Amino acid sequence: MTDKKQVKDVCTIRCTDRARVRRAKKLIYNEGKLNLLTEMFAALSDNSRVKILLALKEEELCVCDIAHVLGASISRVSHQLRILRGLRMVKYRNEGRMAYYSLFDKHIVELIERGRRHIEEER
Amino acid sequence: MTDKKQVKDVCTIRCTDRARVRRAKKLIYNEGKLNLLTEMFAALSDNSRVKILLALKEEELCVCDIAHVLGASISRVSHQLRILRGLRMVKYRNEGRMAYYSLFDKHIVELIERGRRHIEEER
DNA sequence: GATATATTTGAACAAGTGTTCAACAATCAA
DNA sequence: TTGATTGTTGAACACTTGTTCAAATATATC
Repeated sequence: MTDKKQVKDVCTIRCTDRARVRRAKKLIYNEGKLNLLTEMFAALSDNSRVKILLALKEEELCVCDIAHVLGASISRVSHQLRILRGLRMVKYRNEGRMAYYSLFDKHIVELIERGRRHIEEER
Repeated sequence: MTDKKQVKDVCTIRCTDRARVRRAKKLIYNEGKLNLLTEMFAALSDNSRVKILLALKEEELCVCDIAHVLGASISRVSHQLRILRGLRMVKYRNEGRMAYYSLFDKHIVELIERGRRHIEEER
């Protein structure tokens, strides 16, 4: 992805409405905020992860119970939990050799439900 | 020995709180709804695509203007638009050899902004 | 101590994604 | 007609992602 080619490409385009382009540019978030945002959406782009978050909506669950809910292997669930942990979407507490996971906060599930409503209204 | 490990499947897990698992299962959407939902989130998991949607928030843009806004090649933008079109997030009209794209509806940008607020509140 | 249980982790692999480049179709203009 | 412009598409490629299996860690039990 060389800058040179991109610049050359973009700059030879003539059909531009410059004022419109300027206005549109203002609507776009900066790269840092955009990265955080798309990472969050990426976490929600996998069925297993959304299932985990939904399953945790009302009460905490241990890893093996999450596996039961999803019908998935422990290892698979643990890998997904790692990602959700990294994005601070879930937290956990240890009790003996068990790990009990719960939602980091309620907002993520609200976002999921917001998305669901959008889909249901549309089709 | 080998058998035991291989059957270390969901069914051999013993730590289950069955009632909890049952309650959690009820919270999970069916696979079809889940697929639609995660496809939508997947579309929002790429910086370029989110930029395109944000850029279209207030007025339509032709492909080359979108390319200008993003600083990306026409081809790249066109490929991304194809995905957004497939998910009915954008629509377009032809005028001569130009293609003017606009949002399919306002809801998607609202969802993006909802996500942004969530991130901003958190950190 | 040894052994079973609960979870995490790393490596390997297949499948999926985004970008680039080149070719293409369609429209416009001379 | 010819040639330029706008946009779309397909193939190739590198990169990323999710899953599985095996090994490792950590705690409980005997």
